[in-house]
Amino acid sequence: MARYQTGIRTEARIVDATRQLLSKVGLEGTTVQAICARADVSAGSFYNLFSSKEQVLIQVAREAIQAVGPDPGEIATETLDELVDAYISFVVDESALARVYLHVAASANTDSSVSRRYLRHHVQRMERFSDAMRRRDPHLTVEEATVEAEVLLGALDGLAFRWLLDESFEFAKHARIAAERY
Amino acid sequence: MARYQTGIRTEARIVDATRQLLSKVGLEGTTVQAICARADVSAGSFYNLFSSKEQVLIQVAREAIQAVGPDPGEIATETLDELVDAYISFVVDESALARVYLHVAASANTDSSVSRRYLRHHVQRMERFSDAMRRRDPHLTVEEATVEAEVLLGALDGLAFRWLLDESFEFAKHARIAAERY
DNA sequence: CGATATTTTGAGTATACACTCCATTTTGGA
DNA sequence: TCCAAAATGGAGTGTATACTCAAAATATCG
Repeated sequence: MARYQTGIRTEARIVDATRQLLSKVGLEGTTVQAICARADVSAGSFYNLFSSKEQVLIQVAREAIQAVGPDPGEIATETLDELVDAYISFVVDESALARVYLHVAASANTDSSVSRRYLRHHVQRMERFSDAMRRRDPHLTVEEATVEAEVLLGALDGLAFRWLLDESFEFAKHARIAAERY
Repeated sequence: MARYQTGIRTEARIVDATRQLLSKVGLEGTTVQAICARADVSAGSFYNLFSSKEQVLIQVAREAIQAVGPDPGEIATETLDELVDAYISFVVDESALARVYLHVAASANTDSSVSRRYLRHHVQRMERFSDAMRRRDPHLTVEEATVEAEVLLGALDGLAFRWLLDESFEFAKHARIAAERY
């Protein structure tokens, strides 16, 4: 027999509550108790749906990661500007998710499963940036484009990080200036 | 009567142990117990010297922040290259401190005292970058130089962040390429 | 050496946390 | 309407954590 609708809705409430807490009070304040209170759910219900607290954190991080990239359908034709715009609107429009993305990535230690997950995602993003660069400048070698993509993505991540500390920072403006340089 | 030498040395051992733990096992694994074990000190001694665990973390973060900038003596004549080189050697040579710097900054939530401390430090660094830029290109306005400095520092921070997830990343090489663009 | 301030010890406390258990309720298909 | 599966409530458990305290040890200096 399949899952009930109530369970699916509860699971979504828990994920939402977790994301909201992460962006509001950080990883430290995101306790199972706080998640349950915000989702209006008891601990027993939580552990009926998630085997551990880590699982719901991974779920939130996974959704954040997936939200960073633009529609994967047009992967072979997207331009660099489109990729940069997608990054900008992710940070600006989905600020809570962006916060979670940076937060969890920074909390991960080298060699942890979380950091490996992020690294894998970073490499995929870099390939898309690098491909778009070579489509624009066909004379670029793969190596050159990879280095360029690495530096541009570094700048975007760093500026997003800056915005994390100070929401009045004009992220979009600076991100576009960074993109012009590459 | 003044403090005893033993107490001062013990305090230094505790700070060292905390920094080493932060870079090795992250914030989560840096418990008071672990700090005391590594510093070979009992809990009572720890709390004789620090009023809370947070205090020693702030102390480590403060030292990390101070280590980012080059010698403050030559503040009016330093070149942009010198500033960038200082950033690079901080990350490469003092990797444990760099890790702590990024780690603590990312763990901070907006409006926390830690994030305000980092922001203040960031603004100071930006002024030094911006001043150096205007010394090189006197036609730059203050506003233009500020934006340039913001983007360059964003790129450096982002690349350092990238290196945090993967130590095999060639941070120095990419950082210098980023610096060439500004 | 003696007096006093400082440091150290380590067992002990309070608490907050992730997680469990199971009786009870709800769901949705037959 | 009935029933098995799924979901829920909520008190309870074990454990790790930050932190305390009073007694003992040690350093400093006249």
